[in-house]
Parts: sequence; structure tokens; C-alpha cells
Amino acid sequence: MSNWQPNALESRRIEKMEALRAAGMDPFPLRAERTHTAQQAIHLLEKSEADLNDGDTLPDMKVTVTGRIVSFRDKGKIVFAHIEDESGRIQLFVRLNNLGQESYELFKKQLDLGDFVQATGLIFRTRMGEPSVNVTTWKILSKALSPLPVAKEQEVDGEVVRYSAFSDVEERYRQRYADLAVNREVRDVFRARAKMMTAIRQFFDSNDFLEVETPVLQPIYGGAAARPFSTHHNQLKQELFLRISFELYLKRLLVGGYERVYEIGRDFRNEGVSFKHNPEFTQLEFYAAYWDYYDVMDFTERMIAHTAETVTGSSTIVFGDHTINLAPPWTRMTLREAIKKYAEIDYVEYPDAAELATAIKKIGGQASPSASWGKLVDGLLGDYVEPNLIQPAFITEYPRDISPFAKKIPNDPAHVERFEFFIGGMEMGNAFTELNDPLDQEQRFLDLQTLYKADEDLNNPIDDDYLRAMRYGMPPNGGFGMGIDRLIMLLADKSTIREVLLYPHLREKIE
RNA sequence: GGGCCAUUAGCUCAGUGGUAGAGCAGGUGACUUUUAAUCACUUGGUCGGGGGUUCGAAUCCCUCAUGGCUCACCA
Repeated sequence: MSNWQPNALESRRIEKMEALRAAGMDPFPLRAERTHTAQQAIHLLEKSEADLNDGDTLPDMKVTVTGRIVSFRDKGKIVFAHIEDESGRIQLFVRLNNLGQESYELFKKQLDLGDFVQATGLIFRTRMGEPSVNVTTWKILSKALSPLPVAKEQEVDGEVVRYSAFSDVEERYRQRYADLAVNREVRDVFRARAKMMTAIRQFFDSNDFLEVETPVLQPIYGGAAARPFSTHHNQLKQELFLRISFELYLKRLLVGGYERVYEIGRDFRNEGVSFKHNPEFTQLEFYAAYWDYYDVMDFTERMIAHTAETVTGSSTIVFGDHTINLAPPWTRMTLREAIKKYAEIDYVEYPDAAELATAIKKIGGQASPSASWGKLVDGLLGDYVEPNLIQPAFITEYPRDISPFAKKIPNDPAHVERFEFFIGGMEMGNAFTELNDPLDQEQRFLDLQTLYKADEDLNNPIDDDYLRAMRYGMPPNGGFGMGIDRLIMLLADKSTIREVLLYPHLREKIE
């Protein structure tokens, strides 16, 4: 049983639906016909006008268009209505003389904003010059029983100005279908997103990468420090986790002989929600044999610039108040330099966590007494450096104790070959010269257990199967991970991740 | 999880202790080239839920829910 009780507006629409039925018109017919999209119909008119010689008259151009009624102006014996399909809007010119009393009255009285209709007639221009369909026959394709929050709009200098738009963010996300139906620019965001995905795949494919798919349900989660969602398989009586990263499964494939692999898919992290965090998000990871993290940097710059050009037409983008130039080369700076520059602490002078914490407090910063040295350095990065990294920047050479999958820098026991890259003040991704020494890797896992001994969820169990794979020999390789949602935030100039997810996670609402 | 703010008609919003409002949408009517069409009349509300203070609460207090911003957390 549904909970729906029609309100006054909906009851009225149900009456209209019955009236259509009584007049012999099925309000939800099986089939529809269309000869032209709205855009094609308009182009047809424009082209034949352009081809016209002086003194000639336009030929008759009959079109059948379909779409949702988005405006309705009843002028007595003429109705002007716009319908919208995915290609755009076109005006219907509906006149009593051209339809006859019965059909005209039905159109005028029993249709509502939001209904889908099909209309046939000659395409022409009204006196005001707007391309329109002079409707001679029409039928309803779907009766909208609930009123959409359709807003009036006006085009001023090519810009759509909307009045009283459906803008309540909570309702827009809870009823994304209504948001998409009435806010055309929201539809554009997800078209841009699809275009971005295609551009990324093309770039990888043209660089000899193989796209693969690895398990979402994993008996041992790993590859990142995050709390997982857990579930279980009934029949196998097996505890399972939704993946928090693809890392360990992808690198096993290098052992298997693939040299360049990538995966685009969903990761799940049981953490807080924010303007740049959603519990499930789309991750891109790649691994390339015989690359180091400098190769990965070169590739990353080119990939992001190429993607931006494909999606927006330019490698220079506008994000909020900033204009960002994504064209290579990007700034490269070690983490030590960056922290020296923005926090004015040279952390190598404080090789002990307690000393570093004191130094951080001295500049007014936050330092948890339980934090490890690496965590403190990372804290400085997040608090002092990250907000300043508006133009794209690689920050390189990270503390070893927070980077369990990266290779050590020779003669520098504290640092590893790892970079993160930042754009628009956001961390976009993370990459390493990947550790391929199985004995070192085992030690790193053991060190992690000490680091996270207080937090069982972060202290994921050692993945023995992954170590076994490494012992068979893993080629040296460079690896990379990036939050795709954040990239489309940049390219579509959206300040929250929810605007680039069709169905962002929301708390359950009890109606 | 903490702090601050918000929640009023289908939509967008006014209303800060004294009879719940506007615009749009809806309804009725007028108008045969309109376009935020226009004009006249008009329907519509458990003011997010619950509790309290008060002669009287949309308004003040408490609480719960949801959302936003923010802080914390998220290698």
C-alpha cells in the first residue's frame, strides 16, 4: 500500500485524467511517435529559411514533436505552450480554428504543466519570430498527476533567468528526478560528468592501459586508512567488507603480467560526510610497471589537462572565485618546503613527535598528543598548506610512517617517494613509487598495527595473500589514486560533492 | 560528535507575543500571434514533530527530526 493521498492539486489532475479518458484519449498510451526533436525541428526551419531565394515562400514542413509541457499561456482562442525534450524547448501554437472545438477545448482544459504530449503540425514563425509548431493534431503521452515545481523563466541575452526556481537543496537531492526535470543546468552537470568519464577512459586506453574490474566485496579491506562498511554472505557464512580502495587487488595484477592497469569504480568509506566526502564515491586508480612517481606526475598533468580540455574546451577553468590553469607543468614542491613556506616550521628539526607537537602548538596549531610524527606532519599539510594550493601542485616526499605502500628515499629513512596533488585547495589524489619489496611491505604492515593499535577499524588485518603475490615478484611500478567526484566539482564549478552525485547520501527521513 | 543557522500553501518567500500573508502554480471568467502574457474574481495552511511558559505562541523556552554552514574526524 502506498502512503499517497492526493492533495487538492493532484485531485484536480486526476479529474482531468478521467476527462481525457472519457473523451477517448488514453492518458498513458502504449506508443509515441516523433519525427523531430525540438532542436531538429527548429534547425529544419532555420535551414530552409537560409536556403530560400528572394520572393520564394517556405515549403510546408510537417513535424511531430514530443515533450513535457513547461509553459502554458491561454489567450482565449489560442494557446501558446512550450514543450521540452532533451534537446531543448519548442513552442506549440494551438489555435481553435486549426483544431476544432472539441480537440481545442480538451487541450486547453485538460492539460497541465508537466504533462508529456505529442503534437503534429507545420513548423513556422510566429509574429514575434519564434519558431513554433502550428498544431493540427496532438495526443497526450503521459499525464503528470503531481505538479512539478515548474518555474517561470525568461531568456535575457541568451541567459536563462528563472523565477522562484525549485531550489530547496534537501528536496532537490531527495527528489532528484524533480530537480532534473525542472532545472536544465542540473542535467548539464551530469552530461559533463559522463563526458569526463569518457575522456579519462580514452586517455588511458590510448596510453596502453587495460581497464579492469576487481571485487567490491572483500574479505580483507586495505589500501587506505579508513573505516569500512561490513556485510556478510549468508550462504557462505562469510564476513565481507565493501572496499575502501582498489590498490592491493590492482597491484596483484602486475604480478600477473599486466603492465598498465586502471580501474574506475566505487569506493565506500564509513566516515564523516562533508562538502567533499560522500560515503560512496568514485575512485580512479592506475598502476604502471617500470614507472616511478616522476613518471606518474608527468602522466597526471597531461591526463587532467586533457580531460579539462575535452569537457570544458580549455585547460583553464573557473572554480569559485579562482581561475585555475591546469596546463602542464604544475608546481612541484616537497612537503618539507611547503610546510616551511606556509606554516614556517621545518619539521626535520623536530624528529620526535613530542617536540614537533610543541612546535606546532607554539605557532597556534592543533596537535593531538596521541598523534604520531607522520600524522602531525600531515596535520600541518592539511591546516596550513592545502587551503593555499589553488593552482595545481604536486607535494612530494611524505613521511614514511603514514605511507605504507611507498618506496623509501635512499639515505632518508623518514621519507618515501609519494606525492599528493592539490587543485582548488582540495586534495585530489595520491600516488607513489610503489613498494615492491615483500619483506619491507610485511614490516610496514607490522608497523601500521603498532600505529593503529588503539583503533581496531583502522587496524586492518595483514593481507597475507597480497604478501604472497609480492613474493612471486612484482615489477617496479608507479601507482595513483584520485577522487573522480572532486575532479568534476572542479570542471563543473560546484562547491559541494552533492551537486555532482545524482543521488548523494542523505539521512533517512521519516515521513 | 560539537557550535551556529534554517524548517510557514504544490514552489519561492514575508510575517519576532494579539484574527496566518504575498507572488507563482491551481479554480472561474475575458482576450485568435503570446512568451515571467495581461486583466477580474477566487480555492488552498495541524506555521517540521512533541512538550512547556503565557489570558493568548508561527513568534519565547526545552526536546526530537531533517537540512545547510562550520569545527573535529577522514595516511
